[in-house]
Amino acid sequence: MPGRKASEDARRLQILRAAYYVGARRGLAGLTVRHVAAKADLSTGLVLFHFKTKEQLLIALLDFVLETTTVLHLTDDILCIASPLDRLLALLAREMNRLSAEPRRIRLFFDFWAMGFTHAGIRTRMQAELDRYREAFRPIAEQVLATEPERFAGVSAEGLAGVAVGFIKGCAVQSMIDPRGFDIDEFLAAVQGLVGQLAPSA
Amino acid sequence: MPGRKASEDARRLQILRAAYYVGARRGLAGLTVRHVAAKADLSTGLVLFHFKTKEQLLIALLDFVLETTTVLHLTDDILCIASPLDRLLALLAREMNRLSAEPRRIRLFFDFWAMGFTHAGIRTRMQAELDRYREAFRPIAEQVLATEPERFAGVSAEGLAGVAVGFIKGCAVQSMIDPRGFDIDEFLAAVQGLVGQLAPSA
DNA sequence: ACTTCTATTGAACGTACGGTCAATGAGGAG
DNA sequence: CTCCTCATTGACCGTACGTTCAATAGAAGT
Repeated sequence: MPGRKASEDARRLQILRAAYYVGARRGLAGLTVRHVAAKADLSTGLVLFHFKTKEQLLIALLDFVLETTTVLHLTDDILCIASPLDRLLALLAREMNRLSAEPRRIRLFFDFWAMGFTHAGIRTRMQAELDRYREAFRPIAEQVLATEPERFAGVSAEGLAGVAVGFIKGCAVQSMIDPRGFDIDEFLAAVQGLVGQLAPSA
Repeated sequence: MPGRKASEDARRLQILRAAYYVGARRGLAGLTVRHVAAKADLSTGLVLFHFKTKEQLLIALLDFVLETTTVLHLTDDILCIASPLDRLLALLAREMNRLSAEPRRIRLFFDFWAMGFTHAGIRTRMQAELDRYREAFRPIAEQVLATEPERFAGVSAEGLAGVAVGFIKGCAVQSMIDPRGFDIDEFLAAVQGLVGQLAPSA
């Protein structure tokens, strides 16, 4: 029945949550205005009243996913690790565990990422997000470089941070397609073996 | 005009090539039977005459992409590298360069991979392909483990191979969304710094 | 109480899709 | 030459989609 109202923000959030549910369940290919409206118990017209276009709904959903994804945060238990290299490893471990714990969100993330190949607006936002994520790794990367400059000759902090992000994304790629066959602990043990315990603290 | 005929294999290949073109250009979301038919200069009915269903066309296209993707091949210039660890690094370097050289194919690969989240048949095929790729890395991984067993305690050859594959995929993820900001050489230099020149040959 | 405003509805429109099928004509077999 | 096979066509069907819009009813102001 028309006339029932709700605050703009509340409605948008309600719709975005429904869109998130539909997108996580059926993928972006199965995300239609009708499905979102049905999941939110609203009419199809209302969805397009608040988000003028499906494209704008998609972009709003992407922003919603990126905003509500826990940003890389340096907790005390990681900051108190003496060796920068071990600190980087601990950070890698926590991020991998975090990603594996939210498979639906990561699935949506990669779905958007694939859509970014075609859709310029989405691609730009994904680029910005990956840049942001890489920048969050930079402080620790700089500390690693400062500790062992001769070992990383010619490597910038951005480059090292990029490698760390690449590790994590690669881990996500594999855990997403084969969740059961992917053992985080063994993955980390192999990484640790590759990196080696060269920390000067030893 | 009806009646014009061609061999079954030739037509299928012609259609698959058109499908590859359309998929690489517009993404799987924009790959329609009509577009494929138009690109192949055929009627829409003929496409569905040779591939009974769009789904079967998609699966055939996936197999086509996977088959025509150069399988990991161990060339002499890599096999003659003395240190197994350096050999693994060289292999990583070559694979990253290869992937960066074929962005359209990798884009399609990841598009299929994202579709695998929803589509069981595609997911199974992608899993098999990733397994195959990982297995190709196993011989070198075993050599690395045999050379420095104490360094990789608790790590299996599969696990180490998985890290290598994950690394490459992560590299692809980043280079795909930001081709210009991704410097392979610096990436590899950082990896080499992390891995270190611990080879016993030194 | 009355008007104004606007969030909300559901039907409707045009489009594009996957899939079907009767008609057709080239090519090989007899 | 004739006939039969079947690859090929293009119109056609039903469906689902994104989007539009006149109608409606609750909230708010006077």
